[in-house]
Amino acid sequence: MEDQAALARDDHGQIIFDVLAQACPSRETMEHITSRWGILALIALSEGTYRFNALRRRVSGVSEKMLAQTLQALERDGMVHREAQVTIPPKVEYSLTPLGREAARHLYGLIEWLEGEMPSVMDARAAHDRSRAGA
Amino acid sequence: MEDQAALARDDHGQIIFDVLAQACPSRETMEHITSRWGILALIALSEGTYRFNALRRRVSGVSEKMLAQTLQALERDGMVHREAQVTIPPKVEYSLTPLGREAARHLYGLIEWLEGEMPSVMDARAAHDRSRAGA
DNA sequence: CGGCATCCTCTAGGATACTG
DNA sequence: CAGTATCCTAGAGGATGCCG
Repeated sequence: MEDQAALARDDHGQIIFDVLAQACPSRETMEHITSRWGILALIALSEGTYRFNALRRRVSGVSEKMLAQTLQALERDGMVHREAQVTIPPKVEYSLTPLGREAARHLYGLIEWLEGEMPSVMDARAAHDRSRAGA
Repeated sequence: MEDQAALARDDHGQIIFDVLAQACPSRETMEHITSRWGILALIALSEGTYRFNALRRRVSGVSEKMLAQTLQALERDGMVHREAQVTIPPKVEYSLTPLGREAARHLYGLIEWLEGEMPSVMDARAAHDRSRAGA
């Protein structure tokens, strides 16, 4: 297994080792963008600018609290831009920063691939469940 | 906002809409592979075959329970191949299926990009915290 | 409208002990 | 070694109410 670790470093560089170590600072950001609502917020915002409640309607199933929380984390990480007009009623617009657009692009590729492979996934599940039932 | 949704569909096709809807069957698989331990297990296994405890040591911080649970979900989704020898002591080897290798490749791209952008993220955080403190 | 704050629930996830 | 089963806690996440 030492060989495998060494091989991995040769193939891919240092990155793999970093991520698998727990003190890695990127784990936190990674979890922000790959969290349940983080992914969906980024994908939704890749469509364009949204106001808070419009975004909430777009990302179906998200609660007010979780959306606010998610957006704050993404804003702090520099993925989301928040533009607030202090009027009555208030108007707050959310959009992606260049960094956020890159993140969304990566996530988009993953989703697109997965959607295409879902038939394979469903087949694998059926086969798996069948062999379990048969045993 | 209707225009934005329509625009998104034109640009990217049906996929965005599917994912943002909650009944979407791919959300579940998506969460398996982008979950905290799902990502790390896939990345680790992209290095090669691992036995259970070796994998657990490789993915630092994962508990026995969560690793077993994660691997079962990924196996059922057809991402991970499990090869068990019924000997004493038992020997179980885990590796990626072609599907799993593709998933790992996408995740790897995301991680690699994020690692490279971490300085920007840290800067954004510092700026954000500073403006909050100043206000 | 866009939020905090509060309360409550439920599950992800860790620790421990046991089994084949 | 590779799990399963049990117990328990911490945090995710929803519902509600209030404020600028």
